[in-house]
Amino acid sequence: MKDEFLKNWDTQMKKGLLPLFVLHIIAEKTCYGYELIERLKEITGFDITESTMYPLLTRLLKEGLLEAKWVEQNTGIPRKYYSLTKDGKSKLSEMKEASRTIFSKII
Amino acid sequence: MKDEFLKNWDTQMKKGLLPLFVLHIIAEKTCYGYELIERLKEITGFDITESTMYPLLTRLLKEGLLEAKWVEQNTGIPRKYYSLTKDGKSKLSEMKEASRTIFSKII
DNA sequence: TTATATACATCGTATTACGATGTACTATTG
DNA sequence: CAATAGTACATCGTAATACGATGTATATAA
Repeated sequence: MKDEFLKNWDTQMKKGLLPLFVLHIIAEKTCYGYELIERLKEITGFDITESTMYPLLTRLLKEGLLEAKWVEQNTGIPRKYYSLTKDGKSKLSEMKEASRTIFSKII
Repeated sequence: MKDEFLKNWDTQMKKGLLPLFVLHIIAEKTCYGYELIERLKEITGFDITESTMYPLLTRLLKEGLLEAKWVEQNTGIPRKYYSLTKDGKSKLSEMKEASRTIFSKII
């Protein structure tokens, strides 16, 4: 028996939190998409699929907050590694600051 | 010169935060819609319009987290006052707890 | 009279998470 | 050897929701 309201609320929360967490994780260490899905799960508990992560990364790339480069593997499929641009770092700071401010109102 | 990315991020953050803040404010004191818009602005800085607030209140009503009653005024238009149901109080607690947990990961 | 504030409400649009689905390579296991 | 699961990328259609625009009605101030 799932609670439909809270389930939906979680989904809506992610719309704001995902970009923040993804930038935060990449800021610590350059990552590729599939890895990000796992690290995000580990760190935040968010269980998102590829159909959420890849469009998000593409968006952040287009916005100029991320840059990517393909890295061939000795074996297996090449990986697309993402890192923060200068603008990405600056935006991440602003987002964290805004989050701190907002959450101090209620928590 | 507005930053389109941060402006859009704010909007997406609201999709999760608004229900939380609205329930939080109503929990402190029974409120009507127009009043909520002002109190929300005061407390959180969120500048939302009627086209955001009224559908949100209708939703929370339908979900059973809020209940409402019309109150006639000596002068002017009647006000629809909202208060938390038992389920609303319980959901609000869960949402605050979830928020604390999530934000502790990053802030 | 006109404008502004109060107080309710709805409609169409844009954004975005998610389920479903697809492609391709590697490793395991029966 | 064949089948399954895991890694790694990607796209499409749908549903949820903030927001601009707009509408109705009353009260007050310029």
